[in-house]
Amino acid sequence: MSDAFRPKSDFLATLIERGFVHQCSDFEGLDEKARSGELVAYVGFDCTAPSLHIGSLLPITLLAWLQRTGGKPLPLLGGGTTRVGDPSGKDESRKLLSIETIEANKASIKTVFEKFLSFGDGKTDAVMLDNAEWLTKLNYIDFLRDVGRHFSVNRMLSMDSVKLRLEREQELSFIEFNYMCLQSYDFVEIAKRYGASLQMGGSDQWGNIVMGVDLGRRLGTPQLYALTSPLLTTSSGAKMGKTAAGAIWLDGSMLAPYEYWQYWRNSEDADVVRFLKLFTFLPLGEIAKLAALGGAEINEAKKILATEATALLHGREAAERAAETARRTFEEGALSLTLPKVAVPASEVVAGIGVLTAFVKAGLVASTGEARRQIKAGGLRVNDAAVTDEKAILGETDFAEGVAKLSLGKKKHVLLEQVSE
RNA sequence: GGGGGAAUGUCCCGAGCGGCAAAGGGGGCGGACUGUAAAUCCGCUGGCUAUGCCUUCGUAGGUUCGAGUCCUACUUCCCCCA
Repeated sequence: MSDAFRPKSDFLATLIERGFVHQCSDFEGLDEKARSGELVAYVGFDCTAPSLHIGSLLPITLLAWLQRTGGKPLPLLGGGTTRVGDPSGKDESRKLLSIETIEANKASIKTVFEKFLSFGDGKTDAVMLDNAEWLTKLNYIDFLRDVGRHFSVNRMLSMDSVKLRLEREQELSFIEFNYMCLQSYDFVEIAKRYGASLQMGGSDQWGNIVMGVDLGRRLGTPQLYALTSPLLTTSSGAKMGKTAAGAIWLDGSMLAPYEYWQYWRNSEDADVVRFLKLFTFLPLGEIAKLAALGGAEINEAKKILATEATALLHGREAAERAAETARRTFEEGALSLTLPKVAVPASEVVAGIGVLTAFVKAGLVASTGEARRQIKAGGLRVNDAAVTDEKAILGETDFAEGVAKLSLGKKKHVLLEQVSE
């Protein structure tokens, strides 16, 4: 990033201050555009899974800031491009998904954006796009004549995403190679249809985005811009959004708000300030105060991070509830009935459930074998009492108030809830 | 078209004289220490109705008391020659 550059627009000033910017094709030009109040920008999202995960949060937040600073955000679902597969940053070819799967994913992903953006017909209202709309209608010959002639294979071969695969002598199929052409074409198409002049994305998208900027110039669109956010890792270098339990999904039905809250609560010390700037809308002044906290006090900042981040995604109420559940569970050591629950028929309780099975049912362990191992390691507890006998049976006495609290380690708790069938 | 390699525990990388549930990492999980942190140390890291049984080493056959290991065919990937 250029040191001499002083942003005059709220949009760029905010993004830079908060650490969202990795690269930009033209800071001055984009700044000017943003100041004019006519900035329309889009970010593309893959539809490879039924929910986006934390990795997509940064680009979503970019769109949200754009809207808050007077721009018009266009989230784009890659209904068309997902059928092709992006090679960027991947070592191996991605499996092709069926069209039905993509459509289903698309429907389920859409809902996330409504949490962060306000949609409508107004000037700064967000509009949801889907590139299937124009990509699937493309005619191959026309595309080659009109667009294909502007792509230099020499240049594409020199792009990092391609070069890497070639250097490692890994397969790069023709359709993956075409992905970037389609993405470039998207940019131009969206510029024409919706007046977008900026495409944002993660730093791995830089090459693809800049190619779109170029294509726009050749096809005579107004000046286009590229802006990328840094690839996020935790301070210890781990990629964000992956845990053993799986990805940190944004969809509440795939990851409960309480678990989402916990994810942020467990951030490393060194990440807290950075995350507050990126994943909450708290004013920088307030974040600075939290940054001053040292030692164990930083836990307060983590709670605020967790609650604010959760509130953005799942709503204030759910966030407060998660915070309260955590407070009761961790700080009071009390049984909180709002922990994640798994239902068990009363008849099974009366008959007695083996501990091993119970933990598998609760989803805390993957198999009875793992349950056995965890018992040996001292990692399982029922109602806060360590499980020592793998043959133990949970019966009615363990279900005080109809629930039994099962814990794995110190942080993961699930309630088995007795229900009459 | 010809010749030569390679595919290992469904997270990844990677050893593996014919007796192998298979070395070693990384990652992950649990324990100790802490602050629901990091670092460090320790343990675990196929499944099950479990002193036993079942399923794993690209796919399918074969040799053998016994195959990840040997043979054959096939699939995929890589290298060299054309």
